[in-house]
Amino acid sequence: MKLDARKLKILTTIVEIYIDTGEPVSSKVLAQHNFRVSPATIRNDMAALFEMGYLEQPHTSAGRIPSHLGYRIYVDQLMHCKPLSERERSEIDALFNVRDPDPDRLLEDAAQALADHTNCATISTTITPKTVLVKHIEVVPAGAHTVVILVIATNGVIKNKVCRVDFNISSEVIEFLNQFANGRVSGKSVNDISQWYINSIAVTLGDYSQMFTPVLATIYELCREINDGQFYTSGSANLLGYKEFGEIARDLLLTMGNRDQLLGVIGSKNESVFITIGKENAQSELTDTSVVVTKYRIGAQNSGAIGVIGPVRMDYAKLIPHIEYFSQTLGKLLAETFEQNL
Amino acid sequence: MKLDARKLKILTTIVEIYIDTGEPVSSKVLAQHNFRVSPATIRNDMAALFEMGYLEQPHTSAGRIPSHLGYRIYVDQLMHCKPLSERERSEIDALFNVRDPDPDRLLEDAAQALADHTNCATISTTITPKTVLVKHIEVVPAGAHTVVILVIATNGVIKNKVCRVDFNISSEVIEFLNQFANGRVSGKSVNDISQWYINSIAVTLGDYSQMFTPVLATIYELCREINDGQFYTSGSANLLGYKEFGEIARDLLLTMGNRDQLLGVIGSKNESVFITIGKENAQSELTDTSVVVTKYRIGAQNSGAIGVIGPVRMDYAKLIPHIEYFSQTLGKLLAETFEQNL
DNA sequence: ATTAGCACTCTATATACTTGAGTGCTAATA
DNA sequence: TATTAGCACTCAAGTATATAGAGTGCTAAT
Repeated sequence: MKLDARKLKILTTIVEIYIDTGEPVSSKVLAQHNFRVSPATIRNDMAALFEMGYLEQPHTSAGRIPSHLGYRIYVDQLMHCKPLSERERSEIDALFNVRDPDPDRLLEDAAQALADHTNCATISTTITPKTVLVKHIEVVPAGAHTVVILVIATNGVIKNKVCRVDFNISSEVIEFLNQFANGRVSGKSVNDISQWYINSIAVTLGDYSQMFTPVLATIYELCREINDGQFYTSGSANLLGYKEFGEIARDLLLTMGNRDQLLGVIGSKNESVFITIGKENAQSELTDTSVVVTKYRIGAQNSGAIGVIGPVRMDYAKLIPHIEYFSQTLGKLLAETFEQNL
Repeated sequence: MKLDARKLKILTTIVEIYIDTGEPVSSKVLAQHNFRVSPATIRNDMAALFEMGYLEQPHTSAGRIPSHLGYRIYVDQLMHCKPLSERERSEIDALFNVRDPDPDRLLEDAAQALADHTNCATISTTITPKTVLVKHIEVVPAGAHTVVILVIATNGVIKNKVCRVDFNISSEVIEFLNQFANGRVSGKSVNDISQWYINSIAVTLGDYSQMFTPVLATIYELCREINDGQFYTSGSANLLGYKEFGEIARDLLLTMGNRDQLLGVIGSKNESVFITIGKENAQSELTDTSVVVTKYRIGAQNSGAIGVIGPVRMDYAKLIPHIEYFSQTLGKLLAETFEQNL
């Protein structure tokens, strides 16, 4: 059995109507969509598409709905992406048009805006490539026995942490710590700042090594955190709006709260837009959802990912241009702010 | 009609059984809970309690459930709080037993842990009293045209922000900015750092005022953010587990995502534990939920609030000691770390 | 004041019946 | 050979009815 043009058009139309209405599509409804043939003919084609596994039937006397495989064909071969309207584009631009973009906040805002635009749940992360370096460390006195340590990385991420110390906080000690920390740690890849490396520089402090241990430990922790990346989710509650999630909504929301699981979802694929549909998902909680992920880039490097989780019946043709534009804008913005300053 | 001892015991028992099972309680079931009287007698009392508005009846041939007023009497007069078990207590202690508590993280962790412990949704905030001062400001060079500004407040909150500038970043300029910022801003209440105040110190810079405007603006923004306080929610998905929320679950989750609305919920009351039950809530979205809020203190000052949102049928007797302990622990911990360093 | 007894009410469940949407197949048609 | 009209068949969803059982409210007896 060959997939002739009409069968493909029928499949396309079924997918699009079903995405729109959520109701099984009947031969009669299809016949009204400028096919020049009768419902009976369409039924024959539908039966063929069913045979081939592209359609499913909720029950004998219902219309047909796309199988996950059907969506796959649609997404890979049949779909025409709907380009963003000028208005949508400028809405997104306006959103990111802030004076001093803070990468953390930007990422969080992006997750939220994308959730609003797509009515799905979103995830955004930074991935920290080996080429992200510690740019600067600053030790700031904050109390009689507390200092705040600030680490700035070349990908624009900035983190601080409080550290309690035993020594007397004189300006000489602070000066020394700043010199020492920047001398030994700045310029290195955040990924290289291992426990082992910290120990190795601690010993060079001789008698003072004990005293400064908490400071070095805090620097280590900050580098780890930067290396582990940021992670935001947004719009989980949107998923409650889809009737297909009635029963499993709770599991889904719990999954959305589980960072480790979601990191697995964002995964390691490298296409510019990576789509997993329903059963294609490895995680059993997500076999009724589709996931669309893009990596965004700062300059030439993969820098992070932004993804959407929603019902299998999601509007791929609209969503994909959206997420691509978000991803591009995000990458461009971060690059503008930070790359020039490396 | 008087509320004699037996009626009170009946009300108490109904509330407790209903909290436990979620099913209307019948006279027969009650009779098995060591009342020495027959179901008929209990029925008479139940009818009286119903007259007085403490009980409701889902339909004629069902048992009784507590009215919101019934819960109120229970909470105010009848309930015996269940003290925390040694195990629960040490679990919570362990959770907060971290080396260098970062107030932000602590608050977030507390919200999450409380959500896990109570199986409800939680909110935690900082309230910034007028007595919170800017303790220290540090301007750190971060690139050819970017500086990072770090503000440390006396309540332990630390915030940083990137700021793009036009001038050449020499060590002299940085030195000057640090001196200037700390001279004019440190020691002031974060609440007093208004747009107006920033303008007033900017003019004292004369010709340089234009140049340093972004820096001052960023300091202003950071102070505003500290003054506005932190805000975390956790465990919204827990609410999906309660059958009474079937229909309205979605609205509820959306409310949980609305910061402004929740700030209203946390409200301004001043008791150590403040409870609103069902219809007592001003917000119409929450008339089927109960809210339990405590303020925690750093030393003598109110410093923030931590609250629980759950079904009206929540286990108040267990929950209240929990939230109190959380609140105390949080306050003590934050006080330990920071008050000594004022 | 308490209680046994009993009629009454209302929900929940099961069963059967009806309707209509939609298919699958067959035989006729172009 | 591809298309189509016609029609029997299937199944979900809605409606009506009967039944069982939980629980109450009331009355009269203790």
